[in-house]
Amino acid sequence: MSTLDDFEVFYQKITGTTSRLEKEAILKSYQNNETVKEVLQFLFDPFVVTGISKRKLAKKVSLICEKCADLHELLNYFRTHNTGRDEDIAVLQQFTADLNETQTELVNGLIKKDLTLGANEKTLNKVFGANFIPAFNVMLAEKYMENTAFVVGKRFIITEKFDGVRCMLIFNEAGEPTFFSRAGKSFDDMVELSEEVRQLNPQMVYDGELLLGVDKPIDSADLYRMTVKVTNSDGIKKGLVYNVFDCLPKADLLNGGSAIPCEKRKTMLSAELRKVQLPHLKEVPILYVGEDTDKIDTLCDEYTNMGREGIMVNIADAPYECKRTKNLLKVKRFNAADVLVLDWEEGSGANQGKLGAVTVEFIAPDQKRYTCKVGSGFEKEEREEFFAHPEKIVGHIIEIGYFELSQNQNDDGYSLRFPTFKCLRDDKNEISMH
DNA sequence: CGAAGAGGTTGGGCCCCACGT
DNA sequence: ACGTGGGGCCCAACCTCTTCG
Repeated sequence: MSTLDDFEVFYQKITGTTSRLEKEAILKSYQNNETVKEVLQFLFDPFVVTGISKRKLAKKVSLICEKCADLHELLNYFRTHNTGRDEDIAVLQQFTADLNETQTELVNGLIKKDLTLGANEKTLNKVFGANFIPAFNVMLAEKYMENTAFVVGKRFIITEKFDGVRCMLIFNEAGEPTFFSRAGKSFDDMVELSEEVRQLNPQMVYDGELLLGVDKPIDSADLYRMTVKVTNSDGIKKGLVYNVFDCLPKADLLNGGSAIPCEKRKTMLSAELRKVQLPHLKEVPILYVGEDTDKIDTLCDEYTNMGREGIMVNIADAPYECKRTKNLLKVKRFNAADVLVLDWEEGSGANQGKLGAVTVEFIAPDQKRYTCKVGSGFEKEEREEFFAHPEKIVGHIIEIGYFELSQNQNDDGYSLRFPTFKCLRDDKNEISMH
């Protein structure tokens, strides 16, 4: 049986049930099948990229190229040829040329890396062992507005929420520092910070936010864009300030978290950072410690009005957990607007044959009209309804939520950051940004 | 029966790469 | 040499379904 046939059988089994426990049992039955496991590692390893997605797949190329003998060979080809050249597209199209429709879809899904099984990294690692798929998880916040009761009667710590790039600092055995993104990719050539952090305890790991250092106050949306520009580009990275808000022993992180209470971790962090006093290494200041929940609203307003993203609430006696948790809450204000729907488009994957997103028109501060897309916030029934009857949304006013107006460096107008659908507003007939 | 966990959609904006002019 | 479009990754928000407690 070929690798592909083998994988197809597996795929039919795993997608043949919606039960997660059954999926786990199916995976378990494949624990000695190295062929299928290798395909799964290709599919789910976030460090494997192929340079091929929907558009490239559809591109017409007519190149003579070598033909991969089997799926194993094809996957290995894309492990090293991953920049999306026409030649690489040809290799894929050549491979699927004599396959039936089902197998073609499977292979395309693998190379696009968007094949869904109803099971991914977490379930695979649960069954095959923690290191089967490399995973990197930092502590993430839930929304305060949906968990206000959780805080009542608890001691908590408030800090500012920085709108930058999340970064975890880890030292290897040799004491060399590496800076990791939230998804586990490394930020390389951080020349200034790499030097400064050598003053820190290499047995600890540090969690914080990178923000470009600036002389004068700057609009926070602009600062965010300037920061991402530096962190996401190749080459020497300078001018970044590491705003550290947490730390824990490296040994704890490797075990999935730290039982040391948040308040104690912050005290340790503060003591250490005050000792070293370095230009690009800053402690995130504590704004309040106590049980007064009124402080959450007043401080959030205060920081929002200063043009900042919002605030964070840490439960004081809570551990460091490598997952999204209510022990860390984010508080930020969203805006609402009534906007005009101009157009719509079909979704993909689970949303195939349903509404994917709508294009809406809104009014910017310059009183001109701009468009952006809104695709989050629709319920399944709404996606089905609007797909079947687009006239029920196109040409209508809808209410949306958004975080802020955004601009790009080409300055070609405005857009909206984090736009989400709220509801139809057939009681209105005008665009309004409230 | 509600909370938690896991999976899978969707957005803007930036950089890098490949390709066409 | 330069512009453009696609993919990948930074920021996410939010919905659906299953299992746990």
